[in-house]
Amino acid sequence: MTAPRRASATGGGRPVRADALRNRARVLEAAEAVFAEHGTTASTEQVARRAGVGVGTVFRHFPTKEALLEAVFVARLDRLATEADALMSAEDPGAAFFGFFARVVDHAATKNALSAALAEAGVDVRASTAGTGRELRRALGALLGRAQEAGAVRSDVGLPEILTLLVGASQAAEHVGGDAGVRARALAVVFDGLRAAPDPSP
Amino acid sequence: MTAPRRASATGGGRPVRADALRNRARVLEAAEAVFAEHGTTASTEQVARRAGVGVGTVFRHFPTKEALLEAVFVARLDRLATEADALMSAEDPGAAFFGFFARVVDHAATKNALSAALAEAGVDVRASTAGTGRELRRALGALLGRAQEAGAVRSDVGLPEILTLLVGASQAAEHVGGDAGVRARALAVVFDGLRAAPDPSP
DNA sequence: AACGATTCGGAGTGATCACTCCGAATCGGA
DNA sequence: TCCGATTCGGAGTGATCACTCCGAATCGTT
Repeated sequence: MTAPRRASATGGGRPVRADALRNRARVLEAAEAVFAEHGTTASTEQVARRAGVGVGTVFRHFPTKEALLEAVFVARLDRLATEADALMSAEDPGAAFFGFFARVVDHAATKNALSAALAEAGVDVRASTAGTGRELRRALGALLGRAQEAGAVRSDVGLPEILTLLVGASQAAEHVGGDAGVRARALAVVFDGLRAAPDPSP
Repeated sequence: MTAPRRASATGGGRPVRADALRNRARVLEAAEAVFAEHGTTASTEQVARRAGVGVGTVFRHFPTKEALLEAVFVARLDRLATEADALMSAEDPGAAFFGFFARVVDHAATKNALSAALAEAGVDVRASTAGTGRELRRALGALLGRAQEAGAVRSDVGLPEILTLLVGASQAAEHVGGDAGVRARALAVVFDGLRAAPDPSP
């Protein structure tokens, strides 16, 4: 899930130096902070400065800005997936599901690149199995299933619909952002829709 | 709503040349097409080429790329406002409101910069009165009010919440995009939430 | 301690972009 | 038709960005 201890998959690779590992972690942390604060258009040099490192070091570990962005996205989504997994043992499946949903949206309102990461994860839904955010989709799907079994969420929506709603809510929170009250009321509308009976009128 | 016939507000300005007016319109049209196709990161030169015009001409009419973007946004939002106004005379206020909402989202799924324009319009909600998208907010508010009077939309949501939902739905449609069925079902959830009773359980 | 391998740092490179400037082309009133 | 005013066109400018390259610094092993 984190950094490789040996370079090649052949097994006979050389051990990675300690400073290299440390710097890789620093760069990743700095990249998360910088992209959260200034958006994905922030320059690689900004990331390097924040990490206390030269640009060459950044590109050594992440050969492309796109690769760096993807690493940041994966880290965030995996962290969210871990949170979702922790909620699987909660008493109230409905509260667990809706609470997680709301938490993601709240985070998106303050962290700049989160909705982009979610969007990328959402895109992969249509494509196929693998790709960024697979863990999050699995964990969210489990939360959803449990909530549906408990009757807290209507049974005629699937994971793709939930992901679309989550991406939309997160992006709205990130770009409209400002008023937390408005955001909460808009989210309540979506939640009511998710609790509603499977469509009374065509 | 469109181009000024005279340059200054003093009233004694000189008339604008015909070719200047024609080129301004061409540039705006080209900008709309290019930004819809390639997003707001498309270069000014691309716009100029599409308009069959030099870059100098683009900058003559829109002194900044931001100004050009804003002009495109205003044009789109005003067009949407006109559509909304036309729906004010529809028989079924609920169908008019939901139909307009769905139409905006559908457009956002194919046109690239629309959700950005909507987001900018939504941002102004918190700020104050004037700004981009004022007309759209007025028209959408009227549609909403009529739908609420008819009992088609719950009475405890206001225009800010509706705008937030519209921005979120549009951005989700633009960025997740792909599957129209998923999009329709996710939108149906939001609509059910808007029809729901004003919150049965806290 | 000493040495070879690995990693670091950051000036340098080439590409791109928004924007400027001015001679050439065009317009429209006389 | 003629002429002054206005607009056009697009090469040029400066800034910024992703990415490269290589001498210097650091690591880990013997």
